[in-house]
Amino acid sequence: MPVNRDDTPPPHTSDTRKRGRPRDPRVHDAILGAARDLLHEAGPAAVTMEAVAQRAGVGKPTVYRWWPNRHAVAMAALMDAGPAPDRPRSKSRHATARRRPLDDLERQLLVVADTLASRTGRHVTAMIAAADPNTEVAKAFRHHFVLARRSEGRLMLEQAVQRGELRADLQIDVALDQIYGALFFRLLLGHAAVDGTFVRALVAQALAGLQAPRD
Amino acid sequence: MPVNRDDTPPPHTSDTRKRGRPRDPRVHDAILGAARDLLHEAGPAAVTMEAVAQRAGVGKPTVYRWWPNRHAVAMAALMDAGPAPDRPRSKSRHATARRRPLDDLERQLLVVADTLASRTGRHVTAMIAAADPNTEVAKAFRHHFVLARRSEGRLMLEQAVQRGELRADLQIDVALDQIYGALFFRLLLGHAAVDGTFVRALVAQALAGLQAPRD
Amino acid sequence: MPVNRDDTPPPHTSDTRKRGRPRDPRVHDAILGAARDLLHEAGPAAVTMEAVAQRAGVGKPTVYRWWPNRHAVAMAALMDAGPAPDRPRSKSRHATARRRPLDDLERQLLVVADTLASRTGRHVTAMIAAADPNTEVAKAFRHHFVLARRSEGRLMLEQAVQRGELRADLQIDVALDQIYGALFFRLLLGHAAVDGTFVRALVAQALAGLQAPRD
Amino acid sequence: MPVNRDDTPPPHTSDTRKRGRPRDPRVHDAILGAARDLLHEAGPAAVTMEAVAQRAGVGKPTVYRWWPNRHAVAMAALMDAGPAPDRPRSKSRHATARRRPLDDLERQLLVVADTLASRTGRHVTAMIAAADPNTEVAKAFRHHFVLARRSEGRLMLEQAVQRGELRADLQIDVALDQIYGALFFRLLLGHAAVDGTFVRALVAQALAGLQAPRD
DNA sequence: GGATAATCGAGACGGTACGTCGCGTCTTCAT
DNA sequence: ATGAAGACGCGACGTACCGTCTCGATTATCC
Repeated sequence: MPVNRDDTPPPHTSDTRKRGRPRDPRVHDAILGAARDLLHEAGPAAVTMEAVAQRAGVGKPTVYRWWPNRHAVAMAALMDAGPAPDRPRSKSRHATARRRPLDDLERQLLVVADTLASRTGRHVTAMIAAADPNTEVAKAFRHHFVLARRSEGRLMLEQAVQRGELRADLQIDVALDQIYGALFFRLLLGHAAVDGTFVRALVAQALAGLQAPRD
Repeated sequence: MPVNRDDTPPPHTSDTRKRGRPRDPRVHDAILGAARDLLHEAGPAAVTMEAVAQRAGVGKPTVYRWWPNRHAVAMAALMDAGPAPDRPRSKSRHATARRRPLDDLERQLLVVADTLASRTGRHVTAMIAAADPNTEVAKAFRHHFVLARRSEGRLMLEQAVQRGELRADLQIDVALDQIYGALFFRLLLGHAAVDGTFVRALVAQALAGLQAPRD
Repeated sequence: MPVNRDDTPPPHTSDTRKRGRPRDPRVHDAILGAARDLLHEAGPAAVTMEAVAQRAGVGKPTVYRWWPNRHAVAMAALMDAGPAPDRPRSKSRHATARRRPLDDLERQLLVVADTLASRTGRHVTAMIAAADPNTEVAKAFRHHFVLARRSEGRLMLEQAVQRGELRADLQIDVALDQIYGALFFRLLLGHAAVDGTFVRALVAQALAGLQAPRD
Repeated sequence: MPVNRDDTPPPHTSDTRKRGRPRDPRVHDAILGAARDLLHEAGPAAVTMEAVAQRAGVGKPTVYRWWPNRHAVAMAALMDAGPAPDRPRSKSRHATARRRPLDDLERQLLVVADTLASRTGRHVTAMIAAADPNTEVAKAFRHHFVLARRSEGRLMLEQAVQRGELRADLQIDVALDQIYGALFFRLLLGHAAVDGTFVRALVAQALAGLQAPRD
């Protein structure tokens, strides 16, 4: 399930095209496959260029031709592997008497939590935190795994505001960070579980606010 | 401003105590000093055992005698360097007409945000992510820089609940992650600023809740 | 004056041959050259992998790629440096009224003695003693510097026996050790000089025997 | 069976004598014992100061107080262990019809060969060849294990000359090296066995000479 | 009998070298 | 032109011993 084969690394593919041996597409896959395997067999530290190349049955320079360094390969492998939490096609949108606000957001969060709580999830957060934040790959990676989800969330919040379910003066960016940040925080610090119970409590409490009701 | 010299690295302190040449405290300081310097001159990647040893004017094995690897040294250096956001002694604020609930929490968060937004802050998060999370040093580090602040926050929340400012059925752990997590999230993803405005909006919105008022 | 470039280090020459970048012969030479220099500037103890690598302008791993340890490098350097006492081509001495038996052996011994009495000679014996005697390199080394000479000697003795100059029931191996051993013994124990006088006396006395003539 | 406890290391024992704690004789023995054990458990390379000290239950400085380095300790251990080939008390000297000349020398050589052919023997030769030849310890060691035997041999040769068994113009030093050197040579190079057969052939052939009898 | 002094166990310390791993570049041959 | 193979310079890793040092604890003799 490769995500975007064409734009991933378009380095020299510029103009002339078609001279000499055409590149072998299987090479690309073999490399990412090897990286992926190494990743969840022994963690991000094991994704060395040397190991990847050998495992993929590929020369080191070939790997370097397409990715600039180990981080890039690992990230590409992760992004290639699964297209992030599968976008929750909110089918329940149809007609039901709407239960709670942000019902859809909660559903998305459950999926995200599930993904991130896996072994792969640990790797994702670790790599986000460890990589040089200014790299293109890093940006793409962050966007792919987190900010894209957050953008979907923004949409949901905006709609909910329009529906009058959320307060009109809502600071959406802050709200999003309240919610998605809580997930990440637990994941990174590891001080508590990231599960369904937590997600539901999180949404509920964010909605209701901490403050005591004024009765 | 060393924090707690006694418990920093209690490595082989087993039983007999006081046999052989006592360790030279200047060595300890020189090592951490060198690590600290390297850290904010060139980032965590520059905290090499070799560089640390040379800069501290110390043999490599001496460094290894007290810390198991580069991560541990870097973490110790950071922990030793600054005592984390100085605990805001908010007790003197007693009698004034109390303004908003969680006023004290907000003040603490401002300090934390300030610390973490600095260059050092980036290092802290990067190191949390990079180190093996199950190590003792890593646990100590996480606790020192994050969880300790979170614990202080828990105290404030509990008091606020008792004062009736916050709802009685509050899920404190969730609330804490909502707030501290948001800070970390921005820091890690870098999609928006971590400043006073953000902190104030965060506390306010967490308190009030996202939901539209019912009236 | 490299002796035999081909067989010097035949390490992984297994099967496929000729894949990948061929090794740079200059590297090989630079390493042995550096080792040789270090050797007779400061003795065998100075032939450190680190020093060799640095002096050769080469990475340490490159040295290890071709030789397993410091002994091997030093030995290779020595073997590469001088082709051992140049084999005395004694064939041209054919028709002259032959003087004494073992005249040719004596000539060879003089050269050997000369070589071994030099600084290099001390190194040779020291290295023979220091290296693990079962290693391939060690065997090659011993053969190159000592046993090869002894083999040449064996040839001479056999011919002398055939010419009737030496007793027919001669135990050649014992005889060889009597002679070459005496050289080495002096070299190793250092209790007396290893010079021309000694060599001549040695050959003469071995020939004549210690026993008082019977007549 | 310690050899010479008193003169082994008389370092500061100069004048004042007897102030402070007297040295513990058991320490001395423990150190040499440990060294000896290490030596024939794992060879000379295993006789490190650290290992010796620990095994002897002794502080490193204590070892250094009495011996300057690892070589010295190893040699001392070896010399302390056995007093070299027990001097063959030539009891057969009495009245028997004298068999062969150098009968007594042969007997001594058999003992020497036996000793040196053992594992310990290998160590002895290796250490002789490896040690810095100019050191006092090295000289003592060489003398103890080899030159002392050679001196005994000289005595026998001189007596044999006087008895008219050996030629009057014998170059005794050369003769000695012919014989003892052959032993050492085999030991060091390892190209042939050092056993009784060899020793007997050696003595016989040295006596008779290589030369064909003039009929 | 208390001062003095050397010995001893322990182990910290500055070093040097070890042998290994991975990086990212380069060179060669085969396709 | 691509790709597999792998040599290469480099830098850091973590370990083993070196030989020196500084401790506290003994264990004697000397005053």
